[in-house]
Amino acid sequence: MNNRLRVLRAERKMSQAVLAELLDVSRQTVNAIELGKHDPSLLLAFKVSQVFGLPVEQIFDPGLHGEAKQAAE
Amino acid sequence: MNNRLRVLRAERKMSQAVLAELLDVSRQTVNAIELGKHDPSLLLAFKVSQVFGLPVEQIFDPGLHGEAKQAAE
DNA sequence: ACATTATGTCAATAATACTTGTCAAAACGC
DNA sequence: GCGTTTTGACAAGTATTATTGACATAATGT
Repeated sequence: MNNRLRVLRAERKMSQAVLAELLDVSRQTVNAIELGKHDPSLLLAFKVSQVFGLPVEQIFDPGLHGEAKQAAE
Repeated sequence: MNNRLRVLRAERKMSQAVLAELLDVSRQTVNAIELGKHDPSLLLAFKVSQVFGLPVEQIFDPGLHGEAKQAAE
């Protein structure tokens, strides 16, 4: 599961620790998700969506189509 | 986490078992999710999204503000 | 150089998603 | 009524994710 957490965080100059607080999870959890070590729960994905003000689909990409990447920006 | 699985399924006259096959999970899993016994993984949520041709946000509803978890029951 | 912040990583544990197997009741068709 | 399908439910087990605590390294600032 690819995700744009790092980019979104960088755009807002937000540390993993700060994001973790906003999401009410540990910093390690944010780190693990950002590095693709595991996927967030659906609820956490929604929280991320809220924090960045973007739909889930524009943050997480299951890569089910392989080629189809996001051209929207 | 509320969801519209039952409605979407009914609209398509699709049984839990058939949906389960499309999602590549067990029927019990579909049932449990539909009844709100637990939430799907993010990946499974994306699969559901694909099957019904709708964005995740239009199928699952976390309460959007984290305030009211399940007020309508 | 030193202190502070940010990040990556490991280990152990808790929580939950998902499984198979099974059973019973409700809904449907014949 | 009878058989089939569908659904709800339960239990026990597996797999995955979330949790904290600790430690190492890199980057930043003074």
